[in-house]
Amino acid sequence: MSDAYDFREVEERWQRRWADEGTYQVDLDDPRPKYYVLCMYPYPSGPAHQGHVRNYTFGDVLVRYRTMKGDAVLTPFGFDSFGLPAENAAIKGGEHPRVYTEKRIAELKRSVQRLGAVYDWRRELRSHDADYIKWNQVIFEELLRAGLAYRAKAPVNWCPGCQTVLANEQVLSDGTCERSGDVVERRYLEQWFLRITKYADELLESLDALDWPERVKTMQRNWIGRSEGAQFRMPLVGHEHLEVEVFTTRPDTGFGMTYAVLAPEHPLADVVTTPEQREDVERILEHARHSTDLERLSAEGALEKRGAFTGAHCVNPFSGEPVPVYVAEYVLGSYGTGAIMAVPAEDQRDYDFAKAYGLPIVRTVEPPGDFDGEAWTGDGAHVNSEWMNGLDVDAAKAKAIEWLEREGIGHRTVNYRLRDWLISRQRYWGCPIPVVYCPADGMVPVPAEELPILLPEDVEFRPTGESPLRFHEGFRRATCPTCGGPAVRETDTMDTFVDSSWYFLRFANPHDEYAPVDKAAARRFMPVDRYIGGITHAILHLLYARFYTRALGEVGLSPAELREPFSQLFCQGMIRLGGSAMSKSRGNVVSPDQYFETVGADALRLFHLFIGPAVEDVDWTDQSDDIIEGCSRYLARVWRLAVGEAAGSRPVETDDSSVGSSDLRREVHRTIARVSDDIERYAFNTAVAALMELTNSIYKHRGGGADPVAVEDAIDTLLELLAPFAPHLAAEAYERRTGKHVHIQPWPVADPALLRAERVKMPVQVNGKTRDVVEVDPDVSEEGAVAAALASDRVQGFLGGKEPTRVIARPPKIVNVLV
RNA sequence: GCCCGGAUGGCGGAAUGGUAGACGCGGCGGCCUCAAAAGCCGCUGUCCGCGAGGGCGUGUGGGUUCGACUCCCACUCCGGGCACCA
Repeated sequence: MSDAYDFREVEERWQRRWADEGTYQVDLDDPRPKYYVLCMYPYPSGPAHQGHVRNYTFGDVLVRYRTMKGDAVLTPFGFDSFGLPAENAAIKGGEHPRVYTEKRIAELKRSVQRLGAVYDWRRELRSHDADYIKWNQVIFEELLRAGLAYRAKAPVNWCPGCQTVLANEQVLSDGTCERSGDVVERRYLEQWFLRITKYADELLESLDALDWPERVKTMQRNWIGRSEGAQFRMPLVGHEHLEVEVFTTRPDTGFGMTYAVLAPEHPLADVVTTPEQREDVERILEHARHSTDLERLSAEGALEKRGAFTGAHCVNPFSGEPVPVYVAEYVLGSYGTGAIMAVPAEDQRDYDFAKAYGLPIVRTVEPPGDFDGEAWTGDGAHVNSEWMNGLDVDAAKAKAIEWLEREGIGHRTVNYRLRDWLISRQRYWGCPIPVVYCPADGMVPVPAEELPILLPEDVEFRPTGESPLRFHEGFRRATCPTCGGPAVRETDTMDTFVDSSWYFLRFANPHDEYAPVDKAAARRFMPVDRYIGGITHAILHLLYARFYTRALGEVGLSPAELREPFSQLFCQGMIRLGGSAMSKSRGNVVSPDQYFETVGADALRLFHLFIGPAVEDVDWTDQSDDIIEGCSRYLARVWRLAVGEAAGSRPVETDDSSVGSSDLRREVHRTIARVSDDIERYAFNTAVAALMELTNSIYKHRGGGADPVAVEDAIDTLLELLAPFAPHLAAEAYERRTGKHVHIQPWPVADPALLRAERVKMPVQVNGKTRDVVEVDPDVSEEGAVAAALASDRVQGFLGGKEPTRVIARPPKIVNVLV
């Protein structure tokens, strides 16, 4: 009964027991209310780092808490096991990506288990497993059938370092690859796309109702980038049948259009250019071919708006006047119609360009009198606009659109910044795209019964990073499912974000043999109630997953009514060391393993929970080891209290009259309320603080001769409350004391009657400064509070015999006496 | 440039408009011990004061309020996101 706490032995034993007893396994027919807690499944990069520890500890607290609350908690785990690092390792002369990846998975799994985070391992899934590949391919083919997947030639982002194309989302704002840091090039290639733009509006609008961090929702809104405006056509002077169509958000400024601009990739750019201008224009087109949007729009583009006059004119339909048509890099072929009406007076980019090329500037919106800037984009009365004169911007917009529609040259329209998702990757270690190309039948999907198309194992990795699939004849050579003739297999693989876009649905029944998603199981467990992960996935993964959930519903592969996969999202802060995020690639990791050896998993968990608010970033400092030490000390203190030498044998019930026992009981119930509330709010740091306070208090009461029954009850409740945070120690101590398994006990409920103190300390202020504290009944009346305040000698001293001019009483919180 | 966060002791941090600094780290002191470790107990924002006590104090300047870390306005610094999307 008095032995020291042997965390190594205890942690291992309880981990085995939770697994053996299936404490955290739930099934479809579980009668309890469902609750789905999910941490973003990790890329397996080896043993867990502190970021993982933090993530899984938070998730585990919720899993254990909700389980004690009586829910059937779905707590699955898996591995996002396709991806470039494994392939890069192979290229550098390492192992085959499969061997490499599976070793890293084993390492990560081991440290996750040592942490004592509990998962239903029966549900484990890995993206690179044949089963997952098969369903990934089945989904792809359904999307293809439904027109949600398609193949198109497009200007794409090519990363020379990764030897593959990238999604727009994977290119940083400085035009480099988020993974390799290489400058991304523009290439025109046939690629596979998923039609995410079909859902642009819904993805935008349903953000409002989600319980997600506001900044994540803002980032998604920005990314989708909805803008309302108008589209209209302008005849080209001297070209009978040619028109240029433009998109604008400011149709009201039409009279101020003094020129028009075509994107360099606009099909008309070449057509309308006059022989005299050809050389100038060709230079622009040539330059644009070699740069990405980002290059064109950022760095150099800011200095000079590279452009050229085409020699052509179009007619401004508002004024009826011809205006020159330019080609310029600041207009993108991929947004809107790839052509704009330029209004220098009301658009800064147009203004800069007009200045540089000596083009006229005509105001159509009167800026405020004190405006000393260049282009005015705010509201104001219209001028130089004939039938719009005097109207404000909104009214003029409405009138302009009405006019365009009446004239039959244009209409109201909505544009999005969001583009379709480019999913093909010219790499090996990913899910093969299941189609073949037949000289006779063209592109043909592989029949479902032939899936999965697996990656060949016997491949050679080239130092250039080129996909070995392209050189693997056995893989490339295929038979056309339609005509039976020879065909060539697609060698592109899918973006790994495809894998992570539906794994949470698969978890509902990960071994279903009939469909990628078991709809009945998905109806039971989806949506995810608490999704926990890093802010780094704010746009990419979370947007794709929202899209995929809808797309799967549309093609009948998941419940159609399920639109949003993650009801609540929590983004935990990251761990920094030396100013930057702790990561394996930076080589600044502090491994959790050493702490499993020296202080145990519970102490390390407690550190991450206690160190600060869960949403905030944490700096790993010289002090961190001291704090971990402190957490370990705290746990030892609880252990001694619960099962150590000083722990009393269980006393017989007595009446509840001993000194202080009532105070202790009240404190226990206040702690129950605080801890429960704090867990719901992810305020784990204050929850732990509350447990420490209660622990200190129990020590004091026991030393002060409080009723042993109250003390022992308090200790039991303390262990119940501690169970989600330090699950091993709490389980062991609780079992020794009560013979019961704490993790399947009901979560304690605070008694409202005990939440109110018998007497409360009420500060008394004189002129707003606290001068004394008096004890009052919590239900004290205003008169009673004032009387108690004025009865204070100290208060009287400050009054100096004078009558208060005013007394503000907010019983039992405060009394403020004014003189 | 625009949009979000944030700034509190030596340090991490706590505070529905009501005693600022809970809890912990570090530090100081005491008990225990032959001694140390561990543990237990106490003190620890700052200035003045022997003390009782008092002044000052939540990035800066203003405001609202009986009362402001908290609300409002302006600013400084730090962090993050977006940044020619027409």
